[in-house]
Amino acid sequence: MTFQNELINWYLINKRDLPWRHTKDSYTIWLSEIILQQTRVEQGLPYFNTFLENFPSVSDFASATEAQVLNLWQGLGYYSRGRNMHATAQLVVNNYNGTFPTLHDDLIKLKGIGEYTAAAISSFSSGEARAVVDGNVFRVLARYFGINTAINTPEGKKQFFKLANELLFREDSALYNQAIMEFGAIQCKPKSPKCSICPLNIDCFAYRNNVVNQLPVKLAKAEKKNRYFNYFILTEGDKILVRERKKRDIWQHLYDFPCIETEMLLDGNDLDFVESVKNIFGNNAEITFVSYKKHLLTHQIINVQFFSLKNYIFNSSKHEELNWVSLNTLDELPKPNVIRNFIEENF
DNA sequence: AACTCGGGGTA
DNA sequence: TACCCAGAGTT
Repeated sequence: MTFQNELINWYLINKRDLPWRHTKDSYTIWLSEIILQQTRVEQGLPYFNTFLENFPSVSDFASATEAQVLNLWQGLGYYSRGRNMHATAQLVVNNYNGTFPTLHDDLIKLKGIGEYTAAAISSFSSGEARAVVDGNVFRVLARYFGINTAINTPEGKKQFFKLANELLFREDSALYNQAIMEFGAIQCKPKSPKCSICPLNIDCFAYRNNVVNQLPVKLAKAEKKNRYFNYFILTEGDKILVRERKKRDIWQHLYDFPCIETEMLLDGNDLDFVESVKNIFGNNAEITFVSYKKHLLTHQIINVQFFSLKNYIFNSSKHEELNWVSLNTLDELPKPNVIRNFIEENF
């Protein structure tokens, strides 16, 4: 049997029942595909349901504010996905009369939609013959065909993309694309793949040559950098001082607290640190250490310290990114998880 | 072509 | 701890 037929047979028996597989509506499929970028199905599923419930159509999505969208996106990470979705929803309403595109060449022009997502939406919604190449596909092809070109290089991407499109089962691209991704996700897994019970193991290069755990090849990435965020908790009655993150950095357009970033981990008594705090919050400011948290991201290690501040003097007109909000309002603002957890534990 | 963008599951 | 996840945008 061919590689393609083996995959499809395996899929028809072993597939999970996932809501976005019951529709050909390109808007619904778009929602699922953006949410699932670099995100496990189990993690994205509740977000998919929430978004579909809040925004049943693309015009509902377009009518929302960006803050509403980011609020629903809280905790899912890669927040530019939410912002790009909002912009794309508005563009679809304005330029496509509210009908979400289904063709690859239209989709690829939209914000947040790259080669993978354009192939996925077009094949799932209109049956267009475009092969998806995601992390699952890289792994399945590298192992089965014994390809040791690094997948995170331009040559690797080109080679895998070419092979994927040659292999595509054009009579039903949607079925084949679903099959190869599902196979990678639950059978040909990154760690502990179920090779001994795999229906494709007879012709699998990696299995026959005992190199399953050496494929796919990926070039080492840059070392994680440590960063040190020192947050200050200022309260005034039932108000608290928050900062909107406007710069191009992590958590753009989310909210946290006034912050001094330092080059290393400092304690609240460090002289230079106290000096810079008093420069902003007045000479009488009293700094009290509250808690420390190590927050791990893919490319950074954020060392977060929280300090409470008393006897401060603060001129808000000098800091337009800082604003007093009530605790109720704070609940409704989109925040990174480390901030949300701190509020949960302290307020 | 290299960096940057989160958060969580897995072994 | 290290790796990976239905990748995309920027420089």
